[in-house]
Amino acid sequence: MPSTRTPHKLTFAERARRAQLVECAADAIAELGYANATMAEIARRADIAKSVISYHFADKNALIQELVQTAVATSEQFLEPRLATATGAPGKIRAYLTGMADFMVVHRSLHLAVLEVAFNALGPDGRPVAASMPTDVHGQQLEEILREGQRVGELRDFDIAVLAGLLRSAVTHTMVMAHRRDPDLDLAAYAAELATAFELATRK
Amino acid sequence: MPSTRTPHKLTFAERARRAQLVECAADAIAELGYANATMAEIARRADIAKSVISYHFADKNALIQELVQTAVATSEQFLEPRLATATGAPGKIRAYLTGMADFMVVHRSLHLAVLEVAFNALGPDGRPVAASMPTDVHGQQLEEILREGQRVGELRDFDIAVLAGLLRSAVTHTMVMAHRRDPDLDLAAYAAELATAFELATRK
Amino acid sequence: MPSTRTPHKLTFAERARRAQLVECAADAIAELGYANATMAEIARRADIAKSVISYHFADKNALIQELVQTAVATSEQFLEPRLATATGAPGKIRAYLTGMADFMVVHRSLHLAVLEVAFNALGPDGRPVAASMPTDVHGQQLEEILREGQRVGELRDFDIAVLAGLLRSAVTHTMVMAHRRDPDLDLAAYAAELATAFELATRK
Amino acid sequence: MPSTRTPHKLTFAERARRAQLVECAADAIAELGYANATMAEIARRADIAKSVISYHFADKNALIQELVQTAVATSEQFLEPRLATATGAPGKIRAYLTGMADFMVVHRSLHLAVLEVAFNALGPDGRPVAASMPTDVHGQQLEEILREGQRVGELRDFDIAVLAGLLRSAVTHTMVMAHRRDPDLDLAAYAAELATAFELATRK
DNA sequence: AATGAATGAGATTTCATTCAT
DNA sequence: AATGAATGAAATCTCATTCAT
Repeated sequence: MPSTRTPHKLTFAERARRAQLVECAADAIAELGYANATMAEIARRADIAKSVISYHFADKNALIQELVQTAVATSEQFLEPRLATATGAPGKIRAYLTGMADFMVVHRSLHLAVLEVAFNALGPDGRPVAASMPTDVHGQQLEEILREGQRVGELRDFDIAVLAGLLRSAVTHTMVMAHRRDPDLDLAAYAAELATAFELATRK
Repeated sequence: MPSTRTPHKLTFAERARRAQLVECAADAIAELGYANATMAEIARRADIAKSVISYHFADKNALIQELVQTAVATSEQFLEPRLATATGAPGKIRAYLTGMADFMVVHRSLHLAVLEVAFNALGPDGRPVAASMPTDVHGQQLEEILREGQRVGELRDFDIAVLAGLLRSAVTHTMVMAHRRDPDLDLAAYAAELATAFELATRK
Repeated sequence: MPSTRTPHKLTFAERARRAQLVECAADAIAELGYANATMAEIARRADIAKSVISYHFADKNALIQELVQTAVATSEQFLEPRLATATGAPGKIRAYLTGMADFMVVHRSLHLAVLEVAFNALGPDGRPVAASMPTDVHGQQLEEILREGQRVGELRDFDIAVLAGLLRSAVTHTMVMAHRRDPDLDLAAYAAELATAFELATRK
Repeated sequence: MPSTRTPHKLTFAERARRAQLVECAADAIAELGYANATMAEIARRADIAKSVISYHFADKNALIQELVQTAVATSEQFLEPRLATATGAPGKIRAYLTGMADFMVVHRSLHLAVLEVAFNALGPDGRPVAASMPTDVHGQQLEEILREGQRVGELRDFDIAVLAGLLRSAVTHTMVMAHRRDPDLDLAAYAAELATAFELATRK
């Protein structure tokens, strides 16, 4: 019995269903916006009854939560090797930007959906979840990169919080918006251009 | 009948009422998030009956639209003298960033509300309004500034769309998020730091 | 705006509507049982849209609560003069039984509904409300009567809690069940027979 | 296929399963109230899948019906020797009250559950089952005892239906409610006090 | 110009029941 | 004999909108 209080180990079929539902939810949210991504719509896309979602997830919040967790885990797995390979702060910054550009192409709905969720979903208090969300997911990692760059003298002496924020925005906002306006946009070139700008803005 | 198809000249009292409603809507949205900013809540803040809103605006969309227009007009009036005074592309970029930082302090709810609207409101087709919105409000103006800067040789040869997009994000996302996380943040200093970064990123 | 957090003074029309809804709820519950007395059914009986109930009552619980309060207040007003008139403990016991028999005839649905509610409605914890309810509404009053009767030597020395409980049961259970089985039952005679039994059971 | 129209002889294992399910149902109902005693909850207590219940019982009603029949049969077996032993109408009345007090302790859930069922369960017509139920289970037996008592001159000339009803209520309502309010209550003493009251109320 | 009352569409969630394995 | 997954009906509640006054 899924969705009970005391969770059990998920079976293979269960994991598959949950993954499918998360994917349909992401598609629906990315395509129609959070407000229009009703359970009915998600169920329609999965070609199942509404109540199947309730069977697998305690409620809508739980589904959204899993969606966000999936996105976080996926993007981390996606970035990790690229950041590990890159050398030097400028290299890592460039890897972050181009890596996330790739991610946005490969996992388009997931990325857009998380963005929508961050702005629209309501927390337990009924207030929007917004800033407290994994928009900031790479925040600490980014700050660490910048700090190390300053320490070893690769980067000039700027306010780390500000530039880290701008880097995050470049991904979750600048690129997203540009991609939304023009889905055929060459994101790789876009990311490269951004990388150059950041290199100039941060180098010693 | 103010809310009919063929608009008439608005009386003074009507304009006052509409302005009040727009303000209450902005406060509600900024404070509670778009989803919680129901007509009932807006009416409660204006201390009037829900139906008064319907009397002055054809529907909720019309109210939101006016809110957005108000924000656009207000920010343009706010920026105009500052941009006119500033000389050179770097100066104008700095004026844009510091000007918008001021704007965010003076017209806090309005600015936050527009951001929420951009992500949450649904267009006439029932689809989210998002990218098609005045997030891009200063888009053309910004691009014009950058283009002129390149023409006269003040700025290096970057992709104008990319940098203009990053500039907009710096305002509508980076600063907003930082301000949300910490309302006591020194926005002027934040904007100055951003301006320096952009100066380095765009200078020849 | 009814059903808001900060309640206002109820207008005449509002009170009338609420009273009508309480009455329809009582009828529905008495006739169909608590489980079948859905908001849709209550609205149907009042010949209004379901949402009108939500307009006047915050939620179903609030409606039920008002129903119970109405029943308590009504039965108290109904009994008060009869108990005041009756002299001596035996007289007051008889007045209680015959009075409540009358009440059951005059306010049939209300009385049955409260009984159903006591057994079926769920408290805030989701547990049934049962014993904690105004089934016991006259409990203290009854015990007071019995105590006084023992003090002045009219009644023998029994356990007050037990006999008071039996008296309450005689009304909320014995008579109710008999009346349910046979709506044409002569309740006055039934109550008189019960009164005699209690007189014999309690006299010195 | 146990739950088909044409019942077959139940195997030992089947009878055991059905008994277990009835017991779990009784526990759930007594503890959580009828409305909260869902099939899922009952299955959880039996540590089996929901569908097992459907396998053994045609539907929920059938399960409840068996629960009631079990209660009736159990209480009859419980009372029979005590009533047979007791001599005279007053003795049998006392035996009924004290016997049922014992029963309530030994078969607590079963007794409470039947009471809940009587008020909450819906008959085949979708109407509550209430009065038509084995609340009245000992009705005829009780009336027979009273009738015989009057015939042989042990009891005064009261309305048999009324006193039998009051006797039943004393068990299914007065004692139950008292026991609910205070589970540590000395039921034997409570029953004895009731027996005395009935002796006085019915003796010649 | 404004109000209170009413509406109806739609969203989430619960639950008994079914079916293939 | 038992299970897990899926179903569909129904219930409560919310919200933008309308209408008579």
